[in-house]
Amino acid sequence: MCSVDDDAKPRPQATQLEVARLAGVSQRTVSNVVSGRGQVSAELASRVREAIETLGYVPSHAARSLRSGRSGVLQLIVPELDVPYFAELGREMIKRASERGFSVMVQQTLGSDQREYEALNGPVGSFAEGTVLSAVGSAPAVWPSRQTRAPLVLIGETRRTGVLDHIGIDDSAASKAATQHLIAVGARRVGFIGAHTDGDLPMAQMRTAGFAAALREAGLSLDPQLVAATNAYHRKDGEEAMSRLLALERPPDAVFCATDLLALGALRSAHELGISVPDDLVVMGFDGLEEGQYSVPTLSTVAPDKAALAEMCIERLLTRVEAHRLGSHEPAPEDLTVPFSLVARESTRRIQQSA
Amino acid sequence: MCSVDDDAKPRPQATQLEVARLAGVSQRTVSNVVSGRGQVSAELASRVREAIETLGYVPSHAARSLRSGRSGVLQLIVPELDVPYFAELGREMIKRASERGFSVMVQQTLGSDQREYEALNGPVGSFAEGTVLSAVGSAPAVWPSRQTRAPLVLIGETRRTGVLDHIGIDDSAASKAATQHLIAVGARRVGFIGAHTDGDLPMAQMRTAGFAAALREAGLSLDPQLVAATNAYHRKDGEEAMSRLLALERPPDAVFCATDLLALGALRSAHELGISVPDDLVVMGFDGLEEGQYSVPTLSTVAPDKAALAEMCIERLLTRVEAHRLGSHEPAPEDLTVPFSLVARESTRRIQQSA
DNA sequence: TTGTATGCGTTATCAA
DNA sequence: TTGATAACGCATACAA
Repeated sequence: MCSVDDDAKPRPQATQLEVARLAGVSQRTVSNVVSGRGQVSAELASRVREAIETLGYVPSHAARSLRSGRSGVLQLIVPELDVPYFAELGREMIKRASERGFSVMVQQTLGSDQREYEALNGPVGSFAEGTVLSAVGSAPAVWPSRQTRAPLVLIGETRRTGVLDHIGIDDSAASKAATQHLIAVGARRVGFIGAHTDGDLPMAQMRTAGFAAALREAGLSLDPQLVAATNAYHRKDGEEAMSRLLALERPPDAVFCATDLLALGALRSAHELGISVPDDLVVMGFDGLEEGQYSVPTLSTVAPDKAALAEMCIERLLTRVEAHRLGSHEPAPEDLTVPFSLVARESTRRIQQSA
Repeated sequence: MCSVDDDAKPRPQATQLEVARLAGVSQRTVSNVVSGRGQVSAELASRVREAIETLGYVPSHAARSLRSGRSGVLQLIVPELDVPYFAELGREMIKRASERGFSVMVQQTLGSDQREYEALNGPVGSFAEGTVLSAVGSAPAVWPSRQTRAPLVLIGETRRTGVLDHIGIDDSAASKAATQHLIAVGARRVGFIGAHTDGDLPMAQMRTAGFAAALREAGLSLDPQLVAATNAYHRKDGEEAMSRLLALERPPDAVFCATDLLALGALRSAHELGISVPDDLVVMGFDGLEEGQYSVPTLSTVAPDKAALAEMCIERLLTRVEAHRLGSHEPAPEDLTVPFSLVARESTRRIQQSA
């Protein structure tokens, strides 16, 4: 009658109370052993550990975080995870977070303001102890009643709000440096890929501005025909934009692309049209993707220090989380700048000046 | 005396009880309104909603999941998020999961068995209602006391366990098809990049096996010199391996790479050594990365249907989660196969047979 | 050093 | 329809 019911419903996770009973101690003691906080005699501790083992006890994350107010979870919100820039960033963020004992929920907005809003203000958003947001737009969705919520750090090319932490590189300066590099290698007719079709994408604005500034300072004219707008910032968009530029009566001798992905698409387009990079045309990207080290030709780029960015984000966020938690005074919002480097590769090898 | 203390500690999140008081109803009613479950008169409902609004109430995820046993969180464990294959997969998974009301925690093992174990068996692992694991090794770390835990779906080239769901493509068949394609375009001396240095990486074994089978069936010999082992599967590894193959006295006229990343590195290496792909050498990858559509030359590849894979994973996982939750009988573990397609691009344009 | 008791914010059972 | 009330599993103030 008493068969081994190996197919019984698995009993729900063991609790501290059950462990306590098995070990013949109070639940309090089990809690102490598990969290390693209070003092427990070696004797009892080992009995408890044994009971934990046999019962396969695992602490309930939900109960723990309800009780303690800490979830050990951070939230990372990005537009698209498969855009290499965000994937590389995600890697670093998760790595840093886990080093400090946090797990990371990754949310994808896919360009939707509503999804961004929900991720930020929904239950899981407040479950997270802090959020790193790579905002798409001008981030007005962020605003509502942010004060009372968990800490938030903005990254990327969001307009600075003055009331939220923001960490990123100096986009205008970086774009300017990139453009100056193009000019330095001999470009005279410099184009730009990645102005935004709809106008007010901060990232596009800042990069366009840096580009324009460099031309102005070099005394070069900015031919509006050479500024190609795109809807998005993927390889495909770069490819299309480049083919448009190369179809012009007077095509550019250099192109600065707002992202590496655009540049990679542009390289492909040039190749298909029989234009040699860098001999006929030099090309520069922005993002420092690993992919650009292996393209043919390899891609010159502006490389934000992503590791430093991730490090600073997590650092800043956790500082704020700690303050938030203790109820102590949180630091004033800051605008932190991450260094970038200009990486010159094959795609911008010096243009031979024709006599 | 009674100054506006706009710098007071933000009161901790409002609770249902506070909302109830403000609306002059019981907390139960608030709960009903929030969850949309029980019946509430329109009158009260709107009063409650107003109170929620003014108080900025957001449900406590922790309390909710403690009480209900549901967290609404899925876990995705991958080796490295910045490997495009996993990034693309991650994108699809998160998309599918969020369509079904779940958020996704992304864990990175960075190749460490221990991290894999911890993600799986730690508190956050059991907090998640289900896990999708792309295991690195033979996944023995997975095993301990898995029975009582949350549902788990294995993806990728793990050895089938017979007791866990596994979803993936038929790796051997896919590799065989790829190799056959190389032979079909005229290859006679076919090499392989991506055998694993340490031997027993299931993915490497299966792909090597498919490769070998194709050669055997075609009556071609497999020159062991042409099988290049790598430690990892990144562009760099492919580049190094290819340069070794090309340094051989009798280099291959075709190379099948175990991943697209290896292949992309290999393309780069060939370019640097002045070997033309596909004229001197045809190259085939595996993964169907978007990057391969833009490389020079574009990369032929075996493309698993990642969208279908993600869809099936989430589908299967949620079915199991539901069963697990209801305590009903869970379906028997299955081995589900996702279709793949062979994508022929420039890197395998037909080899001109020399007389 | 260990045990007892309370409450975190919900949901859900039971009455009203 | 709505209101009290009891868990969910854990951490901690307090007592022993």
